[in-house]
Amino acid sequence: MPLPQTEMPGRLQAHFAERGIRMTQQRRAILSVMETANKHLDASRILRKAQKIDASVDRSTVYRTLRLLKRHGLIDELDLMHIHGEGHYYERKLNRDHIHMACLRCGKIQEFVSDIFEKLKAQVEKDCRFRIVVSRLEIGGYCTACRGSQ
Amino acid sequence: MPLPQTEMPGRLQAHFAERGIRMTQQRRAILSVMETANKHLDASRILRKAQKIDASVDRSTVYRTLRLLKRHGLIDELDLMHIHGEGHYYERKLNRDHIHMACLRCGKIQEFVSDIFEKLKAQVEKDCRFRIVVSRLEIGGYCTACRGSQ
DNA sequence: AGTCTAGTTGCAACTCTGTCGCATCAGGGG
DNA sequence: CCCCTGATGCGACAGAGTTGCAACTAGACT
Repeated sequence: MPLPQTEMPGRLQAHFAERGIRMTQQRRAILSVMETANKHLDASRILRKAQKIDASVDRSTVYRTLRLLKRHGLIDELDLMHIHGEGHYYERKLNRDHIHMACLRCGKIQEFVSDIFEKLKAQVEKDCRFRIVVSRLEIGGYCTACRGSQ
Repeated sequence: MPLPQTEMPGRLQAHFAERGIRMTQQRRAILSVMETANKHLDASRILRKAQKIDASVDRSTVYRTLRLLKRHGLIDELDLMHIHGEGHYYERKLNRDHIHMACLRCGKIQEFVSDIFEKLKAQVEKDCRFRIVVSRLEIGGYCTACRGSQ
């Protein structure tokens, strides 16, 4: 029975190879989900999507793999202001950090890249003599559409 | 038996009175804990401290009161990069938002106030036409002391 | 290709955080 | 001082995430 290995190697898999991290069926499935995600996924959604690729994937393997990815700085963990429950959301770390804005009314998530954010981080590194590894700016409020009707 | 009502009215209690929110024994205890906290407390620590003032305070009352305070914008909810577990930390909302920096090595939490942060929020409000209600900037990394030995 | 071993997995049980329904209780306006 | 509405304690529950362990497997070395 042929297994679906159609996905291109991808950044995450390449990182794993570079760093000599063992690649497994299950990790391949989870990484592929993370690679191709077009919105913010929580652990249970990642599990469901990964199980469509490899039905044997277990909940705990998802958590273990997410922890691994986080430790290697390959994904960011988000709360999205806990608009939907207490869990976390994950996304591939991209070149530039971005701000997440969550609408408290409609729940929509917007992203925003800003030079001022970069300047702010530079200020923290300099003024506080603090080496930044990961940063997360989340904003809750009302988006353009919901502002009128609020 | 005289109950400990020694604490001064305090900001939070004043806010409750202004807005006509009913004041109870238990809420008085919890508010007093929040008023006098000198570091970030999580729900279970708030419970324990509140029970020292009024032993009848229940876990669910703490959660309900924290939710109430949050809804009224009187406290901020923090994750502190989940350095210690998955729960949340709470602090009185002060005049100015501040950044929280968590050291991934020693766990120390630093705070930082920055004009650039204010400028960044202004930019988001203007450029994204987004009405900010609450914002949270958390940074994980290495503090001055731990940077050397890392 | 075959062997070996350290690293990985599935499973089930568990912890921890937070929520809820409901009967009872009490704050504070009259 | 009474009363009503909202708040509380309690216990049960839900969901997120972790862990111990036996079984399995990726991939390095023959």
